[in-house]
Amino acid sequence: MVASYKSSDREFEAGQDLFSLGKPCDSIYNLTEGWVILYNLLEDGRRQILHFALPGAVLGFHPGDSAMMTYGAQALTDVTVSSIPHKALLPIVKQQPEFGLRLAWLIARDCSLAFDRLTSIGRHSASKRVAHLLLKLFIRYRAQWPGNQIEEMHLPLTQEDIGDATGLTSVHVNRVLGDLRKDGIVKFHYRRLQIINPDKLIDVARIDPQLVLSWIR
Amino acid sequence: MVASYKSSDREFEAGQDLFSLGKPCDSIYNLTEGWVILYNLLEDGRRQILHFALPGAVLGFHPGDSAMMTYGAQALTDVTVSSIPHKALLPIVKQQPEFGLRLAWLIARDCSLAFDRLTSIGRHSASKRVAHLLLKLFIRYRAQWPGNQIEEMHLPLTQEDIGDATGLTSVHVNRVLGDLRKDGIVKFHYRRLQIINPDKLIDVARIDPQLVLSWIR
DNA sequence: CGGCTCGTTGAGCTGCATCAAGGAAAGTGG
DNA sequence: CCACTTTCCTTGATGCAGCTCAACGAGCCG
Repeated sequence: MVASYKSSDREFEAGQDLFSLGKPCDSIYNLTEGWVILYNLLEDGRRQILHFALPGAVLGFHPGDSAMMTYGAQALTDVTVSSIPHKALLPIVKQQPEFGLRLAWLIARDCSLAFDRLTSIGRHSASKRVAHLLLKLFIRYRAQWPGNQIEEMHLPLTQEDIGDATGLTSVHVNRVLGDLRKDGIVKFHYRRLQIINPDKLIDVARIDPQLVLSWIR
Repeated sequence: MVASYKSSDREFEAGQDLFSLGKPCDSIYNLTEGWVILYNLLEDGRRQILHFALPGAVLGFHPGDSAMMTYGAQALTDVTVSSIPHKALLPIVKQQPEFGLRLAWLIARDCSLAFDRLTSIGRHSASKRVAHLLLKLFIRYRAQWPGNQIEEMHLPLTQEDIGDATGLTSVHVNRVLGDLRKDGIVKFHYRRLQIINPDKLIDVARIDPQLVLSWIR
């Protein structure tokens, strides 16, 4: 990605934190392999998952002038990243100005995904939230293998993770998944996601089918 | 901001859209005066407010490769912006590489604020959500006049706006605001916000007081 | 004055949380 | 290979925070 700069590769095991809430982080990471979640913890131990990062994502860019991260990042699967120290960013953009724009673009995309989730959590019912999440993850995952027409995937999440992402309890997620299964829309069992009826899923998720098409191709 | 490039100024009246959901937007805007909300509309007419933009914010940077905006932007007050066509961005960063980084930084900040709101909406009770919103807006507003120790401000929102931002109904927002008033924490009446007891507000909003201090100075 | 928009308050209902208990996979150590 | 543990899933009963529906009040504007 950045020819002129030697970015150093690094690996994390599933469950490890790439960086933690309230701690400094001196590099940005470009995720090359695996799944990472960004999350927030409350004092009472509950959690809100903020974002699912897939290969190609940029992580750890400082959101403020303080070097402290306001959220944590945890590897969902084994993960490989290439890291660039923050100090190297300015030299890099001076040599490769497009890099800065590309960075801004990547972050804007994450921001837009966050906005989507805000709408989902703020205004939709439990089943719509879950359907929306599954559909989006499925589409983003599939986008990595263009042309591949799978409707089954390995989704490295527990029902608790889904709850933490949608603002629900794992108990209620379980019931919603049960309904989706009964209605022949989606099966999710032990980290295996099958889309039985994509059209119905799009309908339940309350997403404009036109929009979905535009994502797919 | 960008000396080499003639950015053109533009004004919008309160209530006008700077850009709309599902339509193209060929420029980015740097907000110089006024309040702007970013929002999403559902088919049934309900709304989710995604972000409150204050002077200094950058708006309209494309979140995807399509030139369509996935959310709308509406002026809450009369607004002035300086606009830069998207086509001019590449030439600008070539001449001023730091510009790209600064852009990324601004967008990352908005993203971080969106993450905050996600946590608030996903995991907190109604009173915490409202308190959190008011506190954040107050702090961000006051940050524009450093050193100023006001605890009263003009907040150009209706209770419906607050509901749309927190994922609540305006009816329930009204009750929550009533409670906050009764408890001597905050008064919000006809677009005038008074913070009566900042410490209690921070407590109700479930925000780490340390963190608040770090925002203030 | 009459027609807005916005705020206020009450009554009743419901979607999701909470609490609780048990089942089924998968991992671990002998 | 089998006990044992841990993690995750499943299901039921009960309660409540916030929604819905409804009506009215209060400022504001033409």
